[in-house]
Amino acid sequence: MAIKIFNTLTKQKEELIPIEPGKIRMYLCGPTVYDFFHIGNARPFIIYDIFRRYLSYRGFEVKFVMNITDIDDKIIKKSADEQVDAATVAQKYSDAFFEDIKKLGIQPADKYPRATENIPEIIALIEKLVDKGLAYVVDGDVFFSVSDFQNYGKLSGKNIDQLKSGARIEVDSRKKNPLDFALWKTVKEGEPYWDSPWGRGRPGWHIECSVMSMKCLGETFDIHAGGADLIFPHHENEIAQSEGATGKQFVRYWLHNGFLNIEGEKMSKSLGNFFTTREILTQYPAEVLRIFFLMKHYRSPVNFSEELVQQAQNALERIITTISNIDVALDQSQRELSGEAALTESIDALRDGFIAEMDDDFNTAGAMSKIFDLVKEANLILTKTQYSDADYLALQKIKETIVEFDSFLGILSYKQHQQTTITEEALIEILLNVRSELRRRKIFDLSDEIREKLIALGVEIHDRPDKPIWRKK
RNA sequence: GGCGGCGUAGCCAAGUGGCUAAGGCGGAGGUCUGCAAAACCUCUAUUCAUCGGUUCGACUCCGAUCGCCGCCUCCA
Repeated sequence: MAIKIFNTLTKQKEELIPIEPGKIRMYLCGPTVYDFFHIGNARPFIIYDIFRRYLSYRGFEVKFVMNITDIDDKIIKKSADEQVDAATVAQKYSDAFFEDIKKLGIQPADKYPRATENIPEIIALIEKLVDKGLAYVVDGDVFFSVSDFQNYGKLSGKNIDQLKSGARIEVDSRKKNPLDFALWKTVKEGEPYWDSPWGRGRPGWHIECSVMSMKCLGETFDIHAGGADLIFPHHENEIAQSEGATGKQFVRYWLHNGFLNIEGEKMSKSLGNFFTTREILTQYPAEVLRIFFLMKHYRSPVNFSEELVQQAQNALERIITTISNIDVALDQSQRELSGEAALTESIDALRDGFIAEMDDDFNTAGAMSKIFDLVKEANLILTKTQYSDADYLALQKIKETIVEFDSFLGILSYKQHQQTTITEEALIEILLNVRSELRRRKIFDLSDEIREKLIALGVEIHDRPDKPIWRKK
């Protein structure tokens, strides 16, 4: 079945047809490394990690590239504020970036090109644009001339005249059109610079993405993704630069995720509602953040709050509990299992349903409901006092299905956070054995006291007919 | 002012021109249990912001109104 994705360029869902059959070339706008990234930034990193892995799961060979913008106004500002050079700032926060995405369970991209490592290519592209008459040089600055590029505005649905009338920007009088944007900025006192045909300077924002994406993925590639705020001007400008230079279509499918708000407000430092991902990760495991985003549609805005994350965590624990209950049940099945699994039809239907949801513009929220249905099916079996072979096989099948989907969801590793040391386990076992003996002798006040104290330590006890089981909360 | 999006139960959140409007969280009652916990069962939207229109039929399509938000300036 075909995979459909919503393309910002056409504003509709389209079947995903790769340029090269079986292969997807995908680019995600990565971080500008001037600070720790915040929880709003984490959303695209997480969801596109999931999409990319899902496409692999569906049999595509995916080449996934994410850039590191390591030279830019904000980095320069930070370096001035902190009295260190720009390269040091960039290094510090790009190291932090890699640490954080690793903690988020994000698989490394195939390539992480850096702007500063592609200066010759950037200069070459600008020269090409100048040669073609799409860019002009003023006092060592180079600007892209939007009025000379026919399709300017095709991604964001804006046209040059509308933009002009709505423009609130200070107009640089050297620009031919107020919307013209800088490709190359001439150096200012104390700033890092590179030599160029127009004198010393540095690349403008936007140009590095055009250069690095085309360098790594070709002049036309399949998917370009990022936050909705990048549609204009960043991605619009990338199209202008790239298509202006090559005369070819730059990107087939543009994907944009919705924003993350705090209490319905955009997150910003001035409002004081700014949370870095590393702060959040000290309070919640990555898997909780992943399922939090999974249970919402990627194009919708989401609110972020303690309460909502807690809801997601409780939902995740439901899945984890069932999986570990399945494990306990399967451990008990000493015999060879034979025959047909129970509920085969219903499990297969849920599995197909999950994939159908994912295929429909990555509807993770719809897909997750199928996981919960699988969990429910498992729980229904687990409630029985005795399991048949068919029951065991069904449990096995349900678990395998969820584990398989977890190859891109990345949420089951949550149970690692509940893990205990061997010593802890041994001690808990001793206490439970004592408690079982107390219960056998009907000394319930003492057995309950052991239970209460263990719960206080975060160890939950469930008395089953055969023997008690426990888990760390 | 221009462009775009959203408004579904206490909360979060999918979805569809007509079968019972997914799923999660929370809550209530019950089963199980020595008591619990976990799990299970039942209940928790006659209704999808409001008002009109199109239609045999709309929550889903169209229009208006109200409310919220984003982009148009750095931003995921």
